[in-house]
Formats: sequence, C-alpha cells, structure tokens
Amino acid sequence: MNYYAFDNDIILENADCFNLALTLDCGQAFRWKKSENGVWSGAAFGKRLDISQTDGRIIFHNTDLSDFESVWLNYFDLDRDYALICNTLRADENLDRAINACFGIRILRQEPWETLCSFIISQNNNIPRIKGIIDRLCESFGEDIGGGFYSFPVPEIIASLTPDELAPIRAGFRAKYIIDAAQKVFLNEINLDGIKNLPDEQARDELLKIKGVGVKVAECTLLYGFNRINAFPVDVWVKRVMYGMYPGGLPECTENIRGIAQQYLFHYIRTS
DNA sequence: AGCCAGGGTCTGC
DNA sequence: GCAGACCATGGC
Repeated sequence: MNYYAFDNDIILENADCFNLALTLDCGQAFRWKKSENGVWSGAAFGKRLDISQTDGRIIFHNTDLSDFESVWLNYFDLDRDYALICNTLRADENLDRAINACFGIRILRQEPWETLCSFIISQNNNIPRIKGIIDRLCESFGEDIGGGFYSFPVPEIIASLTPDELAPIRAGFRAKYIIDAAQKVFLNEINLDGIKNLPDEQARDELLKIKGVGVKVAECTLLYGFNRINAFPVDVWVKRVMYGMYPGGLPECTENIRGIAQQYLFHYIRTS
C-alpha cells in the first residue's frame, strides 16, 4: 500500500484486499450512497468524503493528507493485514468460497456512538429501511456538513428528545431505545470512551446495560464501532450459516478473527 | 395478503 | 433458564 496527494485527491495504490463497493454496502455501515458515476459519498467523524475505485486504485476525492491520515486511514482499517487474515480463513472450505465470492470486504472502524445507535435501529428491521431511518435521523437532528450531508446527531441532542419528537423518522418502537441510549451516554452512565479500554467481555456487559441492546446489537457495536474483530454478531442470516455450515461450531481457523469471518459469511449467504 | 427483516423486552412457566 | 407474545414499519 502507498498513497500520495494529487490535485485535491489522495490516491491509494496497491491496497491489499480492498473492494470499496463491498466494504461500504455489506451491512456494516448505512450512510454511504453510490452515484451514477461510481463515486460513493458519505460522512464519518464529522467529515464528508467522496471516494471511488478503479481497479487497484482508490481515490479519496477533495480531501488532503491531513484528513486522510487522521481519519480515513483508520476508518478503512488500512493498517490491518487482510491478506494474512484471508489466507488464514481459507483453511475452511466454506470460508474459502465466501472469500472468493466477496473478496475485499474490510471491517470499517466506525464511531462508537453512531454504530451503537445504528444497530439499535437495525433490530427486527431490514437494511433498506434502516438506511432510511438513519438518513432521516441525521437530516432532522444532525449538522449540515455540506453537499446535502449531515453529521450523525450527538447523544446530547437525541437525549433531549421525546419519542413524539422522534416520530417523524419512523423508527417505530425503537425510538424509546435510541433515546435511552443517548441519555445513558450523555449522562456518562455508559462511558463509551472507557469501553475502548475494556476487554471484550466487559465491554459487551457495559453495552448490554442499555435498553434495546441485546447480545446481537452489542456484538455489532463491538465489531464495527470498537474495532473488536473477534466479536461475532449472530442475526437470522448468520444463524442460517451456523445451522447449514457449522452445526458443530465455527472452525478453528476463525479463532480471534471471528468477526471478519462473520462478515464474509454474512454477505456470502445473503447474495448467493 | 402475508411474511420477513443484521432483535429485544416482558411475562409466565 | 426458556418459550411465546408483542413491538412499528415497509419491502417484497
């Protein structure tokens, strides 16, 4: 991997195992939109980004080295050796097929609060509708960051809302959970920064204190929001994987990287 | 029309 | 500890 600035873009070359479309649209993040010209637009950490891929080259549009190195390098998990991880997982034949089918998925390192809130919204819901609810949440309560994009609303804002005020985003029964989570985070009953330093098990127990957060939402938050690549979210699709492929449990090669294995298997079974 | 969706809570055994 | 009802909404 190497990168350099060119005009107002950052060019990333020879990025191992990086399929941009799969990474942004495999059910781990909900705010990236693809336009006709193949450019993906979105926002994270309060910054807008347009990004595209042609062959092995990733172009970060209208940004600079400072933002690239302080935000996007981390967000796209570019320091992790996915080639090594994939080779390890290929010891299992199901994972070998899954990796062949969706090679280049990376686990994004998203913001803890946005991840937590997004996956509370995800419960008993489908991906297109999750995206719609989150769009309306950001438009209604986030800050305008230009180009028709809005930041993800901070806990303080959502903590001050009533379920009635949240009704227009049409989150249904999840509205009260979002508010409870925001209040706990804002009042520091749940310390998201502190969770960063806890072992996986204790971090999960902290998240489970939030109403509307069960094991699955907690595991998603750990995996996508706290960079815990051994977290293993089990939704209806992964249940099907476990029932169909691994009735005796996950293979040994997934040890300590179960979350990444999960992402390949999840996307594989949903698209095959 | 009825089933399903990146589930969780609450109640009743 | 575990099964079952219930929860809002909209895509298919």
